Amino acid sequence: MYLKPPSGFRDFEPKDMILRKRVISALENIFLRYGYDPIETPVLEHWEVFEGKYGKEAETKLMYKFKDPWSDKWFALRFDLTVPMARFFSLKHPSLPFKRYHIGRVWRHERPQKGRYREFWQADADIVGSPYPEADAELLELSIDAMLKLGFKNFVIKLNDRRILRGIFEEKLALKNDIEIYRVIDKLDKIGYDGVRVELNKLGLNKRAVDKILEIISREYNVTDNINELIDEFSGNTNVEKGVSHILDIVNVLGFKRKYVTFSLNLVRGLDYYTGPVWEIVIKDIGIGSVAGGGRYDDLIEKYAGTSYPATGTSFGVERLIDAGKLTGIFKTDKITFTEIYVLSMSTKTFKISWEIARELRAKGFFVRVDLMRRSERKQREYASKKEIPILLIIGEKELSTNSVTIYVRKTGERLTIARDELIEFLRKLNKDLYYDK
RNA sequence: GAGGGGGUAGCUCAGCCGGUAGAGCGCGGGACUGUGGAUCCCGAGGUCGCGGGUUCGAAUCCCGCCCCCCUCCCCA
Repeated sequence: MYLKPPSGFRDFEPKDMILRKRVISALENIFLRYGYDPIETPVLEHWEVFEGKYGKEAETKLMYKFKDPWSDKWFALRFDLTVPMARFFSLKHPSLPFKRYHIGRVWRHERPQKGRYREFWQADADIVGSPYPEADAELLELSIDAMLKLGFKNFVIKLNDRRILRGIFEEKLALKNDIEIYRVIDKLDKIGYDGVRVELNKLGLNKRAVDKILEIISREYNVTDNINELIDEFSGNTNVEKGVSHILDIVNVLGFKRKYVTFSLNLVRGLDYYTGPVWEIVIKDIGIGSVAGGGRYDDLIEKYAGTSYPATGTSFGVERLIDAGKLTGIFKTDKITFTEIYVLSMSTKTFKISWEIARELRAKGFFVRVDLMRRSERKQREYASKKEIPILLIIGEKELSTNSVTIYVRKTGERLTIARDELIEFLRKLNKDLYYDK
């Protein structure tokens, strides 16, 4: 029997899910604050929906693609949430700007390793309709808020615009099709300058060109002061001018939040569909990949809709955020149940009243368990302890006869008996001290 | 696609110069008869990844295969 999930796929225990739900609901809350509404799309799409959108490598090696044995048609599991959104938009044509968020699973047939899975969750926010920098800026500001809400401090948003490198390359090197080169440049942080040199040589570029590329990507520009030098150096090149001014506009909109943004000429990103600004969020000092990424893809929707719609979006990697949070110590899987209260019935005589108390508490919104296994008081106590349920309500014959309830607060060891009609109020006060994320 | 590590109870593993399986934790129950995640006792659960070979006998040796993890590649 194959009880284990396939490679790269995972089961989640309650303690894992509790943390995941916290992370996901924090992201969702931020999306809602910025006025994004949820959509959902099928996990399965016609193969033609994906074909030609991500690039050759992704489409030939990384996608779960299969022929449906009943219809003989080709289908694929979604590789990200952006392309399905583009299809959705083109089918429905909602009013502009269309702002949607989508949190869901995506599948990539990569070799699994730390922080890389074959089934993982993305949390996307996208805007269709606006070609303007303020749309990109909103996504960046939203991203900053999300990171702060999750509790991250040491993060930075790396920002670039693909048109800048394209402009520089066509100016200096007369290069046209540059996606392959972008991919190599994108690896700079990982493989270093020497590694990039080796990879560029493999692409068949001559030494002069390689040297020039290395010189360009080794430059350091700052988003707040000297990025304008690029416009001076390449004045007249519309790609460079558009790219630089777009970035300057974004940063200008961001105001004081620009402190989280840094300009990275070597940031490119792998997917084919990006056309302008691109960004990534990285967390410093933990050697993990980026936790989020995004950019503008003004040409994608036209492939479905026939007419062109500017669009931009950002995507958080849920497991990357969780892994990063665990590494930096801000996330812990220390909460193993959502249950707040265990109603312990001392004997069969008190079961009925215990059930009624549980019913009352549930009606008031508390998360309550009762004994369902006819266990002894001792075993109920052990169970509540092991599940780390913070409050025990003990109902014995004494309580039954005096119409009271004994409360045991695990955290403080406090134990007291109060009248039943004071119970709800007491628990509500306690609630503030003991819980979060309700 | 390449390299490394590993597959024995639900989990972490021990056993491995061959003699038909163990520990801790966890799980179920009991003692204990209301301030206790304690202590004690009992119990369930394993075709030792799969197949073949050597042998009187294999978790243990040999061969093949499968699966998982890590790294690279690739990609976010």
